[in-house]
Amino acid sequence: MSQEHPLCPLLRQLELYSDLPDEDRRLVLSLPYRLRRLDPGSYLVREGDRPEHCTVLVSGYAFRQKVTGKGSRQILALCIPGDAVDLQNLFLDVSDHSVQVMTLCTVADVPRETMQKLVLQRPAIGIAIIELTLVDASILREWVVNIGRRDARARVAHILCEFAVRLESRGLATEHGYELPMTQEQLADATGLTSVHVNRVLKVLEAEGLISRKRRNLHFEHWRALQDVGDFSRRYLHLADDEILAEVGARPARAHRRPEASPEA
Amino acid sequence: MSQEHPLCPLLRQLELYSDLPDEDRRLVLSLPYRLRRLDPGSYLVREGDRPEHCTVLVSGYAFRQKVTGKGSRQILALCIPGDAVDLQNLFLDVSDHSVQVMTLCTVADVPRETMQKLVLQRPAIGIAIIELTLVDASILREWVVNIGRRDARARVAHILCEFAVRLESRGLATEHGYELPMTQEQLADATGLTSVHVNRVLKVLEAEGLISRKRRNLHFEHWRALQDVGDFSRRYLHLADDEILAEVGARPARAHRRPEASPEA
DNA sequence: CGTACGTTTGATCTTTCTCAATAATGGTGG
DNA sequence: CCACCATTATTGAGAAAGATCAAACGTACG
Repeated sequence: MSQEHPLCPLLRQLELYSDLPDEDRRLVLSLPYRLRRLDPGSYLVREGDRPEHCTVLVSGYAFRQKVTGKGSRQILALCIPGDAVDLQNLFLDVSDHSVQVMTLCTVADVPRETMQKLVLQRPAIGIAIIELTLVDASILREWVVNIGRRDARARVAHILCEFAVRLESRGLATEHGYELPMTQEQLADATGLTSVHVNRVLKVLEAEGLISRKRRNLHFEHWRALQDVGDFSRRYLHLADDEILAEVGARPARAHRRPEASPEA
Repeated sequence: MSQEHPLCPLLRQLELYSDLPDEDRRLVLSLPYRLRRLDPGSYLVREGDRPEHCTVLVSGYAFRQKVTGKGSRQILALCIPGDAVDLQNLFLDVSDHSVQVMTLCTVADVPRETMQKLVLQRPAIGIAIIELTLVDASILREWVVNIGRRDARARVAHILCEFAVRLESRGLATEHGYELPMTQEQLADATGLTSVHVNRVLKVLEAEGLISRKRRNLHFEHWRALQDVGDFSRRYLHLADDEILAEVGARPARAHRRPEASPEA
């Protein structure tokens, strides 16, 4: 398999909800970029930064986080390979949160200005970005619900389900299981719990026969039951129903339609 | 005082971060719309709906919410007069949450398709929408932190501060106080607490001399101290530093320092 | 082979929830 | 204007989920 263009994941993301005109597609792939390697634990963006580029996570895992005045950390989102991590900072000047990488990562930096100009010239790309941003917001809303109104067992089950489905949609997992890319402490910071309690909940889920694990490797024994426990429905992820493992250009018909593109280009 | 054009709030929102070309401005104000009145408790959008219009909250208060499988409600955001409530649904087909109005409201419905077409033709409007959406997401992130990592007293203090600042930015409150548009139960559903506990926390804040209240009317006795208790910083709201009561187009330059040299290759 | 990090476990403590009852408050019809 | 009703706010007592503290155990890796 030949090496994929590093901006392919970005294009794929942008086309998740509706195809772009060929010209836009070409322009995205010809964006200037610079590849960078990041060691685990290093920061991609820090709260308060004024980022100069829009970065795409080509490989590896990262998460968004914020730290309270008292020093506790809250994880806000998981970034998985293919995510455009920095759309947040493309149009807002100063970053309101940090992004830290969990594993060795490769990222592609696209100059912010170039990207902004592209959006200003190609409205379809702007719309694609709006869609991605709206989905991010939808996930955040579900996290608020998860942390605000579910007990620990449900919270953990829910987040495990979410990762499963999101990873699966990129071909990085199946409903049978996956390699959890985070520690129990990170899981705790993502669910508003302590690592001790997360550990206990995981054992409960295991004892109930819902999951099994060796090390970080998760196996779902009863996928359906786990979803029930976690009160999980994939609707909020706004994925097409059978987008799982779909190839670019081989996406199923979506109920979504954009108003007929005006006869431009 | 002459009656303002109902879509003025929308235009004001869109121009919060950068001015629009005159032509775009004209197009926004000439969008077709229909005014509607909503009684307290009625829904503007319901989870699962496929909304046909993009609606602007002209007057009154509303909130976004989701209900878990077990029936508890989580409030996700407060909508205040002038908010474009439905950008979320402009480009995603099915709504992932509900919007319920708290008070008697007037809303302006703009047909979804018309709005979509406008965005496709006027990229600057698309960018303005991206900016608004990003700010919403930033607020959601702060809510995740608030609910996930702060104790009850801080949570309540924080949300009181947030409302104060947001209302103030629309001229609906001062730092001295405001009329809280929600019940203690709604406050609880917004903070991931119970109404009983919210009540207790409010009394504590009152006993500490931070706030005073008669009925729903809040008065801040020590605004600075309340912010400290709530670990509140307005940065995440992405408001210009003194945008308070500022006129459109009279925004100051924002100053922000960048932490030391970034770890660039 | 030892150090660092992550996981597991136990014991105890706190915050917050639950349940339940009472008191204000606002609105309504008579 | 008053009696009545439905909300909303307030208060108390007890229960429970989850936090905290502390220690032991694995495992990876230099």
